[in-house]
Amino acid sequence: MNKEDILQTNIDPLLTYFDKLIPLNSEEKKWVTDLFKPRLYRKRQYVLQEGVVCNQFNFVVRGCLRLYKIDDKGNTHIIQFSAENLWLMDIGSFHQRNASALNIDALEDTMVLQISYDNLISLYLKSPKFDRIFRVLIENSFVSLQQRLLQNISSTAEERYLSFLQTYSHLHNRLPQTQIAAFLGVSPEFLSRLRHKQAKKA
Amino acid sequence: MNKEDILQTNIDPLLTYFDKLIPLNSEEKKWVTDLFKPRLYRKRQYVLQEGVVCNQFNFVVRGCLRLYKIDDKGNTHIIQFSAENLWLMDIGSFHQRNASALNIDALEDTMVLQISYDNLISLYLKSPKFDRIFRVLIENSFVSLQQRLLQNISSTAEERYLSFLQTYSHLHNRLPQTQIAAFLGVSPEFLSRLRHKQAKKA
DNA sequence: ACTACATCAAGAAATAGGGTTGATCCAGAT
DNA sequence: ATCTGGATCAACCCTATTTCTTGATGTAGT
Repeated sequence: MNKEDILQTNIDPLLTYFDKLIPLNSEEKKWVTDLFKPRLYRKRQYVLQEGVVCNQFNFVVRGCLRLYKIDDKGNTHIIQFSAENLWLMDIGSFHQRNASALNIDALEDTMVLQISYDNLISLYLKSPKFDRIFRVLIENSFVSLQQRLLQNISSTAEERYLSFLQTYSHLHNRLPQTQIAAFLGVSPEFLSRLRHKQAKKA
Repeated sequence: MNKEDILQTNIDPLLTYFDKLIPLNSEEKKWVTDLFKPRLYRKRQYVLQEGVVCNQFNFVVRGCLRLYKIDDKGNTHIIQFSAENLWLMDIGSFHQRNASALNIDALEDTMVLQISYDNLISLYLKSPKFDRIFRVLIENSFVSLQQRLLQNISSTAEERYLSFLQTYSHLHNRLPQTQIAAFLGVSPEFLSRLRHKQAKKA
């Protein structure tokens, strides 16, 4: 994909996404078009850095972001990946307006459509339909998160890996295994050995 | 140079730079130390993106930045490189507070000391010495720019390349030729051929 | 003592970035 | 009309970086 393509990104994927949840009229579409701004993040670029307030609600049009925490020992723990048509932000920091303890950065060159806190509030004021849309959207994310938590507390690394393969089969071929390891919560070496074991089985 | 080293950068190069223009007293040095913030940009990371207001005046401590415009056809035209002890910003956007049409990004991992618009204004108010320093600094940049323009309108690509070699001999071994080509305004292939020709001559 | 992991070091393999070359084309100057 | 100063496209090569694997060794909990 060349730079032109990535810069020409329009708002369509987002409108389509909303339309699938709740159909929008043309006025509402115009508001969305005006208030969401496209932005390109390059691979490794920070979208949100620990210590600052998360001020943007991000919709990924193309590419892939990760939300993660760096612990005291310097290890990275990935909370969430977001690729095409998914959302990503630190929702706590965003709504409580306090400094985030999390980081977001780009694993690939990534085009997002982002809306600022103030503009999102103004969107809610324009029509309650957006309250509903964003409620549903957050509910969906919540469900995924809950499943992931359940996986994590109840499964061995191997089981978590197999589950990841099912749930994120599209990302599996796309992300470096170091990132998948940081998502599963194992060392890259151990993931490599799990894969080796799986390959022998098949 | 590893990440730790680059993060330990202190304010000295900037104070030295100012001192050479106009000696600063210790109070003034303290202001500078307080108002300029170090920041690391990783290779390929944006420092300024088209469409946003340039809000930082950047002094490069280590690394190299480029200021460039992407035209309608998607071609990149490099206006300026800035390596150690040079400044870079979109000065029009910075002072008029309007959206920039230009981009700045890092060609190497780059440590800058940057001062925000508001803080620069407050620095000017603290002492007129800073007005003078920044006047001189801009004048110097202006002269370079004028020379470059003159080169551009009056010379063939080969002449521009030779002139680049003289003026930026330190950057010549450091930057990819694609970047030099974008600076000279020729295709990378053509630059490659120019170099081939030069090599045969010598 | 066995399982389920971590850590460190060394290499191998894969990919991306950068450079060169040939072929072909085109616009303006002569 | 053709020569010069370029552009564009495709193919290929080289090298550096990133990613993956493997072996050796260690450790906490059952």
